[in-house]
Amino acid sequence: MTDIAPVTRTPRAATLRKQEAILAEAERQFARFGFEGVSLDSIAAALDLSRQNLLYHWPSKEELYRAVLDSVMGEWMANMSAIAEADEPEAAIHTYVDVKLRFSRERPSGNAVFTREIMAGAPRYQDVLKAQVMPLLHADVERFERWAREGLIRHLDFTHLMFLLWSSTQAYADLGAQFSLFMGKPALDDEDFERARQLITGLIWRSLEMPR
Amino acid sequence: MTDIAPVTRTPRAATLRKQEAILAEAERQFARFGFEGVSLDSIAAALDLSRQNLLYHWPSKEELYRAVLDSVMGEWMANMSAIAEADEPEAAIHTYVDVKLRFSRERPSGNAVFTREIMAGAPRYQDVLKAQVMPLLHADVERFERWAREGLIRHLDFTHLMFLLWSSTQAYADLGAQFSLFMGKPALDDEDFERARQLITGLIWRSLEMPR
Amino acid sequence: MTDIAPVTRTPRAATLRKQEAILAEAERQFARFGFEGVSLDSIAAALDLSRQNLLYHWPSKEELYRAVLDSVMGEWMANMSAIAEADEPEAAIHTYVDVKLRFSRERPSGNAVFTREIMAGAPRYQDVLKAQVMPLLHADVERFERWAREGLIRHLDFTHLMFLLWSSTQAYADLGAQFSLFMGKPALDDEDFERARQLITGLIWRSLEMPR
Amino acid sequence: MTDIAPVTRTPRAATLRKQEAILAEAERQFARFGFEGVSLDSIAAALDLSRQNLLYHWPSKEELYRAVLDSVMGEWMANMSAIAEADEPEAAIHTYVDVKLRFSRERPSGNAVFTREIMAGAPRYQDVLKAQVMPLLHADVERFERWAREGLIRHLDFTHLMFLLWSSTQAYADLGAQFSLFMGKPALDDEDFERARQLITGLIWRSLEMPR
DNA sequence: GATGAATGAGGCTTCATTCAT
DNA sequence: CATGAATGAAGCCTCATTCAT
Repeated sequence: MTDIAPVTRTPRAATLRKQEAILAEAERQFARFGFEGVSLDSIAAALDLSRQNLLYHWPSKEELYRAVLDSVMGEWMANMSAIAEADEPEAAIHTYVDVKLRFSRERPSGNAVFTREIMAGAPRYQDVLKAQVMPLLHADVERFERWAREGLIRHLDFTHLMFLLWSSTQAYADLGAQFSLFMGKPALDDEDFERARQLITGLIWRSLEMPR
Repeated sequence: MTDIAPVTRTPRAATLRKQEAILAEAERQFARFGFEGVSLDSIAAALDLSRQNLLYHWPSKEELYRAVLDSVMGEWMANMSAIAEADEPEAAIHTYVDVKLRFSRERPSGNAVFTREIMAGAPRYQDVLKAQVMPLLHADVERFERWAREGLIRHLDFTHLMFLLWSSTQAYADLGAQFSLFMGKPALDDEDFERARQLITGLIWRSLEMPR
Repeated sequence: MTDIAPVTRTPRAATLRKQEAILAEAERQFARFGFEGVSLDSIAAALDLSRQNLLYHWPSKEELYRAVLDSVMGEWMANMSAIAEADEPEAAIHTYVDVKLRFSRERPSGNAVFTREIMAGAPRYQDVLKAQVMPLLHADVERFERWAREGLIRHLDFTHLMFLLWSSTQAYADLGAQFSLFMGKPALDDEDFERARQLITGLIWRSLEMPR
Repeated sequence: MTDIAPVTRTPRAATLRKQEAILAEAERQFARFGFEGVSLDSIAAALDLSRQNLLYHWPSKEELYRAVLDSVMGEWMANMSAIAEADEPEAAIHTYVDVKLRFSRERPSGNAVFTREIMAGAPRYQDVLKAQVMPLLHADVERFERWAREGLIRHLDFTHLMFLLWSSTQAYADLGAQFSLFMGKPALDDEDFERARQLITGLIWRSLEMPR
């Protein structure tokens, strides 16, 4: 049996594919060099497009940048919703670390764009951050506190635990290049992520679990 | 009777003070906006200097940038040497977290300039990073491994432990603005850092200490 | 029984109406911002059309611009011919002022496009101006001079009289916005034009009429 | 006796002369083509300067444009103050026409820049127009009305008389090129202005003077 | 008729740097 | 030491126009 390929691709489809390619390249570059460090020319050149062609698809550099963040945000929120469903602390920690590390592994650039934006004081994405990310984090802290009150886990400073959880997992995206350099590898591999997962989960859970 | 002139400061001294002011402002701005996001004009304006005056003290923007990193690096190495002296694991962890967090508290901008440089793949400071920071880190990992072999601590993946230690502490510099926003404060205060210290130290030590 | 379809308009008619709408909007914008100050986009946007659609009807921006001038010119010449028929000086002055002011009132934008073109040295309409407008003006001056020779009016410098007649009447189109601002009104109304008519006609005729 | 030329010109002086040259050229071009119709490049090229050198002296195109208007305004206000001193109607009319025409003759470009700005709805000079020009005009109308009440002149609609006075005199600047074309001359000369002066003054005064 | 896509040209502005004083 | 003047390079963006559908 053979695949029946669609005979003709509508122009739409080609355009969509192109826009995704642009978003991907933009994400890669913004991740490394930040908003100001990237020129539309360098994105266009990497894709063999003209600079104006980029601006045909987005009205401005800033719009393109926000589109990148929107795209990252979209995938991010989809993943994070999985966490909210965990209804038991140990599973929650595992899921959390797992999801965050997987995101770092699969979309390191997306992660880094976010980190850079936040480091700059979120001059271009404040609104979304406040409206979408912060509430989620607050809910997480709440949940841990409830579990602590219910005696399911020991009481820690869950706010700072969250900070640690976030920063330590996303470092594998943002600082991945230097981590691998440090380990003398060309890039982080599955094993590294697995070790990171075990270490972080282990560390946290050992401090959270109730003494028997 | 003669006027008692105020002890005149040699031009040298005034110049030095000025250069320090420039370095400080440059550090602040590079931290937020990255190398490309900062213009010499904006640094000069913040100090009420002329753009050319800046370039009188450093031959180019890149030199100024490296001078900032050098200055951060200097203080950093001074602090870190204290750690190397700790000859006992629990003290080492405490000192490590302590020193790193204090640095995050006292020189958040310096920290952030570093993080940005590393995220970009260290295009302007690779040499120093490789020659000075990496060896230090390797030595640290070595030390923990020795302690583990000597049965003083449990065996963990010390490389990744280092990653966690670094990322979780320096987040209080790089992401401080968003952390405080999350907690509804204008800025991080002593108490926040104390809590962070306790949480991180506690977490790590509980996983490291040998079961009695 | 069959559906009684609404009398379908031929494509022609719809097209014509559209072209007129385009011309009208172009006239309005060229009047305020001049040839270079207007983009095809801004005209298209005001009409809820695509930029390319405009260029479907005219081959280029300049052609559209000339079409606007042609349209203005057409109406203009139609009006002006009425004047030529006046065969008596007092009626001529009245008609002249009347027609010019009515044009300023009814098609202020058209007037302004002309003025702008002339102020720029008529780079895009020189040919028509020389071939059509100038001869008409010359004829007018001629006519007044004939009447003066015939003793029907006093002798003035009719060339400059024409300049005054033109400039003072068309100011009510070109500078209308500032005139109404000066008078504290949202726009010039019928009364203003009536007063202008009386003043200008009065002024001129008082100087032209023979002493009894 | 010989002129003692200053031995060295301070850089200041050269700079000032240069800025004046820029202003003059900008005025000339803005007069013909309007704000949008002029590029900094074309101004710079006419003066054999680089585009960036222009922007060294003014921070932006708009600032340069406003500087032109400021300069025109300055000379204008200086001239107009002479008028306010006339304390007798006939002299006032003479002075008014005289001053306005002289301005049209001596600074036609400056005049035209103003006219263009006004035709566009004064998007870049509204504030100054409202604050400085309008009050002056109102005062003039007031004065004529007082003279009429005092029986020194006949009563006309002085607002519209002002409109006529302004538009008819400044036409010799704005439309000068076409006027001379109409008369078959390369340019307007002294005689033309003299004739204009006599016609306009004559026309107005004949309608204003009291019957004996 | 109409529109999505693309592009070359040109415009304004920022910026690092140089030079002369 | 410091600054006024100048400039080349590069960046973002607008715009008219073309092409294919």
